[in-house]
Amino acid sequence: MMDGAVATPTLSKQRLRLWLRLLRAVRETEGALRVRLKDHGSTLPRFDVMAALARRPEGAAMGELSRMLRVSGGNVTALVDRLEADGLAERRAVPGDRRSSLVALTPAGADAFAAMAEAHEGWIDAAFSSLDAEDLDRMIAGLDRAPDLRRLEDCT
Amino acid sequence: MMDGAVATPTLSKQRLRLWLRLLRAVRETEGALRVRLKDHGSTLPRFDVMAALARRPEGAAMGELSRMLRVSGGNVTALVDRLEADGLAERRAVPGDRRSSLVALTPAGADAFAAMAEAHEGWIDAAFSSLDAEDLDRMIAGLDRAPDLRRLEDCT
DNA sequence: TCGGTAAATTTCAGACTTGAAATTTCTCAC
DNA sequence: GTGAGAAATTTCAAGTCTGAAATTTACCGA
Repeated sequence: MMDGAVATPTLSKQRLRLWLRLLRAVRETEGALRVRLKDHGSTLPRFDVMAALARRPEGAAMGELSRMLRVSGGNVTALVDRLEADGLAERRAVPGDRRSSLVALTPAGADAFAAMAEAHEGWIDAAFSSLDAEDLDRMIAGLDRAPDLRRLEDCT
Repeated sequence: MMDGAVATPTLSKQRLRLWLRLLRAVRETEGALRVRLKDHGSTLPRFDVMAALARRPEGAAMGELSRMLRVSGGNVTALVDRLEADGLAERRAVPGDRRSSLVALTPAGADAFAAMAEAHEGWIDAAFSSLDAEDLDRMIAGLDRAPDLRRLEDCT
């Protein structure tokens, strides 16, 4: 090992490197989105909830939102509380089941989301403008296979 | 458009799709890491701070940590406070400058981190085991070019 | 030396987040 | 019907996070 060759990093080190890159990319992008959403009077978590609701015009149950957004139920309660206080979303009673309610955007919420969503798409397009169609396809394909959480189950 | 052809998504839509995949991948991985770190009596933010400190045996200033971890200064203060309360890190006075202090792992902190870091590498290796060397190289290369935050500067 | 400005950190309010416990309601076997 | 258990949500404590204001100390030109 005293020659000048550059050692090939082990697969394991390379996977760790990818993980750190993923973390950096997401944190930087989130930071950029946060400052821009603030100009629209919103935040990233609120935008995420509104995006989920926009895909469910008929309304979504709290548990459904929790699964869609991959955040805890207690968190969804607080986020919807605040959106409701701002008149952007509302809880509607479900006829057959008094345990749950359907959350839906109000007309004001739908309008606010439409404006943000359009701007958001432009921001993402700009942030990832250095990636072409082939880059995108390959990275999306990779992220569809990883992380594989089942492989983690029998780790220490 | 009434034929059976599948429309090629626009580049812009494909970039949005990648962003959503990145977000999902990072959130799922973080969730898996969180539950495992709990068995070591730690959390993700604390692990991140300790990892940064482990790369600076001579100690790191608070502002330096803030930049390394890409989190706000106020946050670093709170995290280091808690690590210090647990005896895992300590603030050391800087001879020439009474404004700042150097934060370093204690021996106990270094030991605790070493154990966690070894397990952590195994978890990441497992989570991304479905990606081979070529996948990793391409994805890392892509993430080295994106996001490009300068491109965002003149967006609305 | 004396100000003024810059730098490093802390403090603070408010929002976000989790996981566990508590609450309410539903379902279904008996 | 009734009681056990499941399901949906809320509540709560503790930790994480940001951005702005406050504090302390350093530097530097007049």
